[in-house]
Amino acid sequence: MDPRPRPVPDGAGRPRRVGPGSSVRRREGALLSAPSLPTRFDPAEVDARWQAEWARHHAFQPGAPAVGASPTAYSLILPPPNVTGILTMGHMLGDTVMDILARHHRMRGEATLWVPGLDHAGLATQVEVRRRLLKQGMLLEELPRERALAEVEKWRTEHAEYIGRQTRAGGFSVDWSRFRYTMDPQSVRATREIFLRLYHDDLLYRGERMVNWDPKLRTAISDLEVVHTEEETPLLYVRYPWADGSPGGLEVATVRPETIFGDVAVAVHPSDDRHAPDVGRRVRVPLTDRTVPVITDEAIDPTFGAGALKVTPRHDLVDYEVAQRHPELERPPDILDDEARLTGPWVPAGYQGLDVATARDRATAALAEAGVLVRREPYRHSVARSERSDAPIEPRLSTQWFVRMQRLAAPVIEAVRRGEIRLHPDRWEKTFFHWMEGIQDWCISRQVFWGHAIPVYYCRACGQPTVGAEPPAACAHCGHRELTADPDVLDTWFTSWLWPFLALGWPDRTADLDRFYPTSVLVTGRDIMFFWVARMMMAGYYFTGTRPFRDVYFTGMLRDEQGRRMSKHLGNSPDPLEVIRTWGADAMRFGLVFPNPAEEDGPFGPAALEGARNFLTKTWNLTRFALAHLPPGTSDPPSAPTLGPDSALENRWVLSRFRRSSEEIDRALAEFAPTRAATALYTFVWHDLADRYVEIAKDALSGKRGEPAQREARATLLFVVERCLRRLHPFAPHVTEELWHALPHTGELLALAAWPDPTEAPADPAAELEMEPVLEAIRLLRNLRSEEHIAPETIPRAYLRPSGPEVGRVLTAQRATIERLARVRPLTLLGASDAPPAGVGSRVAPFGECYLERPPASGEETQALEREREKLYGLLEKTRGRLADEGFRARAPPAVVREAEEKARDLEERLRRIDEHLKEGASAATSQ
RNA sequence: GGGCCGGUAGUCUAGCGGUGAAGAUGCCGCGCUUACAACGCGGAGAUCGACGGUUCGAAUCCGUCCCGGCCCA
Repeated sequence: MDPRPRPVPDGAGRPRRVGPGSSVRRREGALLSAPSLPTRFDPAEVDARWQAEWARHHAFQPGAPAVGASPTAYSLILPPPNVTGILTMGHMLGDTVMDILARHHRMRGEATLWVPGLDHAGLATQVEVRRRLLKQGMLLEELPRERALAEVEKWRTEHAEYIGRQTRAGGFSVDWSRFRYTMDPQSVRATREIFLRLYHDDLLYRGERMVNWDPKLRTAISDLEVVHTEEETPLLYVRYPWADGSPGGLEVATVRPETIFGDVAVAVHPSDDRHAPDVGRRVRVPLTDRTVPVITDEAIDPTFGAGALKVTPRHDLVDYEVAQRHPELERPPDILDDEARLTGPWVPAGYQGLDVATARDRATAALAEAGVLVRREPYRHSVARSERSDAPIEPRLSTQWFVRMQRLAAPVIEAVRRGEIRLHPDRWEKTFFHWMEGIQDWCISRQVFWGHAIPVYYCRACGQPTVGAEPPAACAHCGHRELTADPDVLDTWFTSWLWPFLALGWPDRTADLDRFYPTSVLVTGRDIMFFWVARMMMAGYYFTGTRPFRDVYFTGMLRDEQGRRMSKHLGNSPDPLEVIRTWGADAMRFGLVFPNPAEEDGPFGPAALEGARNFLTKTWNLTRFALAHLPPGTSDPPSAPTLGPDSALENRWVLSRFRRSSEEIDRALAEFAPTRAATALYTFVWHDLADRYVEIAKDALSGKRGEPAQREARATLLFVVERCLRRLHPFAPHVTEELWHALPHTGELLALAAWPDPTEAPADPAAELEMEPVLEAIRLLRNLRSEEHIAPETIPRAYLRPSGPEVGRVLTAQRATIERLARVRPLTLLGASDAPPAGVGSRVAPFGECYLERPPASGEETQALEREREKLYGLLEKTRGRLADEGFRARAPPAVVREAEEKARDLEERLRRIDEHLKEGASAATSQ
């Protein structure tokens, strides 16, 4: 049933890449007998092949067979990317984290479903289409509606196709058969139904309120689509003359002289003594014939400017609120049109049709000319701009549809407080609560043409709205039969906030909803915490009565090599397809979550990719090595070797290390720390398994220690490598799938194989403890070699003097290992009273001392010893200081005190020995 | 203006009361040692942002300040 691994074409179709340093001398596969894996892995071919295999097996549909199947469901929705653009590395980061979670849970036998989709992003996409048409000399607004829609549709098709290719290339385990689009018929139905429901529950209203108006796109946008930046604008001090003609006037500070035509009052703070006598008088608005009253309001900051504020209710939020509190004030007309040009009965002829900037200049000049411009000073303040068009936002009184948010927010705040939904990392809860507790109503109507139509119809007779999923036959208020559909469309997020249940089939009662809702986890960037995450929670609780997901994981923001945040805006994210083509999907994925934590802002670039690729190559070669040492006649999937008291130390050691790293990986994944899991894998595979275990076990593996030792070593190696491939699979699915198939296995896909149980490998603290002096001795002898410039082909004598009998036993037993790895021979164990031979370099370690035969006359070793003495002496001083402190002895836990005492004794002993060596060295040097 | 997060070797991060601060990358030296030069071995490199406090003990807790980043107004 298992098709033998396809022979991988060696460099087929691609010229072999040979680095400048390497040459044809390199012996490709000289060791390996069988037609086997090449020394490097070629992702281009491997990625595509396994993606096709997964698809062929329907591996990512939750119905697919899973090892150890359990009824537990695990589900997540892919945050549907905007058709506006193409995917960035930021998307890949989120997708990678999701895939790690999804594949991990799938391997654990849970019925796992990951639903992909696409978001129409109405306004944002319309802006892009408009821009493209403009380049072709066409104005979107001037096209017939049919034609305009066709242009948008064309855009959507192109981008959907490209985004699909990008997602597939990453190897993400989404279920494409459940793909969903925010404007498909199902979504249309759901969106209308939600609108109706909110309307009937009185959570939706149409009203005249201050909104953020984008004069370039000519639409209202929500608070969240506005970005505030610090900018310099001159602050003008303008004198409003007294209406009764008395000399002087009231000085008003403003950055917006052009809105003077919309003034209805001048306001001062009620407790401001400077202005108290003026309250109730009238002033004349400069450049006009109108007079307005001086009023008081708590909102006025008496320290700003001269303490008096001009009140322009239709064009400033604070002014609007002031006016609301003063019903006696005149209700002014709008002085700006949709494109922010001055207009209306209150605007003088000379200003009609001017844009804001021009009008501002002209008004400033006119004020100066009229002698009422007292002074101007530079002023830095925060200016609101549209996130989409970058146009300065006009606060504007306008009639729009709003969702009342407070009632929706309350249960969500409660739920997060109770821990019913958890945020990861949890520090984001603070930001989350801050926003939720001050939540504002949500403006959901947009004056654009692409999006979900607002299902409201206005009566031509009485003007009242009738709300309905379908166009009503008659007005619900007066029965009139002529109705006009609302020309606006809904904010895209008004569909997106339904996504967790919409994507599973809502409003129909589907099997998927029953089985997979609420979903398990949501992974997204925190930049849409409010736009989307918070609103999804509100929608979940309100419309389905339950949380939409249990956990939320926020990814960090990637930064480019110059440290700038990667963003669509800057265009500094590479195209993921390009990255995948250069490095392979697995290197991209691993590089995104390692070494920088996926949930923190951090750099992403060639350094991370190279590190990831190198690690995968290491894994590749490690597996090749294991393949060359398969236990004879194995065809079964490997199981944990049974070790006995006679088993080799390194076998016991590596299994124990594997056990610990497995536990750490499982813990990290459960705690939503994918990078910690990746780090544990990286460290174990590279350092413990490849660098230490394999090197130590080579003799046994090759049979030099006899058949039983070989059998045990090979079984151990195969077991550990195979389990590492399983554990690495969620992070690097293609290469692990390829390698796993080359090893003995049952089952058709690693993607559907079981996640290993850490307890398969026995924890063996004794083995880990015993291995320590062995590894340390190897390191110190190598260190001496390097220091003494001993040529690689030279095999000098070496001596170890263990600090005690137990260490002595271990070092004796492991003598051959130390000899081979440190390249020394013979290695002699000295007794406690044996003097070291002359002409050796030495090191003092916790386990004892080691000596290496050396060429004569070298000062470097002495230097190293002196450095060591310095360091140990400092430590000893510190430790003695602590021990001398009465408070420490009295209050620290006894175990800590005892530890310190032991340490002091140990340090004294080691320093004594170092001093001895230095003395010997000195006399040896002089005698030479 | 209000709030949040962070400041640890050249760079990026781990550690978040028990005391020789861990790793990745970069750097230096040696090496094609039969899995791997996309590699191996060894090494150097940090007064843990500053000051004050709590504690027997602080990178870790508290306060103030400085510097970055983000969010909200």
